[in-house]
Amino acid sequence: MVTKNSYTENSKILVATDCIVFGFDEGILKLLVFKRRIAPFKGEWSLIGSFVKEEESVTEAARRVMYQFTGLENIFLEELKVYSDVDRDPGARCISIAQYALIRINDYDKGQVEDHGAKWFALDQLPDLVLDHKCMISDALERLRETAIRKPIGFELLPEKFTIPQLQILYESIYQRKLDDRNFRKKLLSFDLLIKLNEKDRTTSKKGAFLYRFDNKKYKKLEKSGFSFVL
Amino acid sequence: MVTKNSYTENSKILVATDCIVFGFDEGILKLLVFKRRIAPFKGEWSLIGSFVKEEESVTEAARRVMYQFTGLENIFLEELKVYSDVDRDPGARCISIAQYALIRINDYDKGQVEDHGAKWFALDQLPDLVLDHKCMISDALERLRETAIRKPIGFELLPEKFTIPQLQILYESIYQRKLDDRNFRKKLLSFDLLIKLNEKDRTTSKKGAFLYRFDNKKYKKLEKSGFSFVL
DNA sequence: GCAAAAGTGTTGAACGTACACCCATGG
DNA sequence: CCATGGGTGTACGTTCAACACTTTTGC
Repeated sequence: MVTKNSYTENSKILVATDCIVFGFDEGILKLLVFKRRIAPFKGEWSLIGSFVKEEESVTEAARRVMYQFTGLENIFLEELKVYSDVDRDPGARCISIAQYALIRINDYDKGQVEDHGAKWFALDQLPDLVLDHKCMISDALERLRETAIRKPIGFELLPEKFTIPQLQILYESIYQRKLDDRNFRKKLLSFDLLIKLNEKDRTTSKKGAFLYRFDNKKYKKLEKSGFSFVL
Repeated sequence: MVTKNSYTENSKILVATDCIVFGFDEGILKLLVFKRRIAPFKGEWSLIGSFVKEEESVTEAARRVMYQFTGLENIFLEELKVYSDVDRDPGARCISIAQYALIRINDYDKGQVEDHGAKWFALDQLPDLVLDHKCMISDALERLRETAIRKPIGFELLPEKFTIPQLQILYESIYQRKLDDRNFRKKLLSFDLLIKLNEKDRTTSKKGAFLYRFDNKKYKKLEKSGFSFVL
């Protein structure tokens, strides 16, 4: 804030936010995209997003967008990166602050999402996307991979109650490689952050797998005292 | 980019960038700040920064600012975070994209910096700063700590030729704790990324310490094949 | 009774951590 | 000759990675 000698209208710029929304459904990591409603590129696939309004912060704008499309509040949402190349958008000079979100897909939300013209795509089946959105997605995926080993964010993509094999499949689809089931379970349980329930999920096997909940309160306490979750 | 039905002038916003500039001088980690030249808060201490112009990206704006104040180009500069609270700046609605920079302080640059009204402060002797700049600094320091264990960015703060004890003192001042010199040296040399020179630095001891250079080319190659530098 | 997924332990290798002494030299 | 910082090695504990079999139950 130095070179200009006063606040000036001259340098006002359009500011948008775009959300890279990850969901995990039927053992597959998916992304939410929709058909763009404004020119240029009207009708093409785009990330969900909005211009940032005068009276809201960037985070508020992103949460507003997420609410409009999914009906969800209090979701995991984190800033990814600013995209500000001068000619990234042929429609106008516009910078975009990309944010990535992790949500729990369930059937109710799925309906609502599709009512809003949005659609879930598996990562390897994404259509072409407008502007630099493909680039945002690959940056977001990289960030997700970096973060998911160091912070317990995987749980944001699963239902409150989940089984250990489910969680393992999620991590396998984030990192695109098989993990050893004994080592995965051992490491995970060693944190002592999962609460084992007296319920089993029998949708994927006859034996059934025990359901667990993530003990977020305990994690927050441990985190403050320097503990780090590393899978 | 969904809820507006056209690109509109209404949501244009002032966009600034502020730079958190770290330097390492006389064994002390320092930050570059300057006296703000515009109202409100004219004359108070501030990070260096500028509004982002219509015809430049945010990164270009930050590099322009860095060049103006230090005369340096090709420095380490990375996006930190967007600060966009609606009332973060009483002068106007303005979002700021904070970036942190690591530079090699040398005596020539020191002069130039001070000619521009900027000043280096040790981290624990920072004056009060305008707006949310204190907050940017503490976020930047946290980021520096996270990054310096996983990426070889410490070298950005040292001269091309440096000794291992110098590097250790740098890491000790970033993390604010003593490190074991044998373990530090062993780990560091195990990467085989330092080139030992046939020169010694005798400014800090009679015996003298060998100078090294960081082999950045080799690092870039290793990085591509999945190697990770973890101190 | 069998197919299909859930759950369980051990061992060797690699790595991290703690720790104490000799070396080279300028004054 | 001595004070000062530079440089070196070992032993122990922890963690990681690789690996195969038993359990449960719906069909």
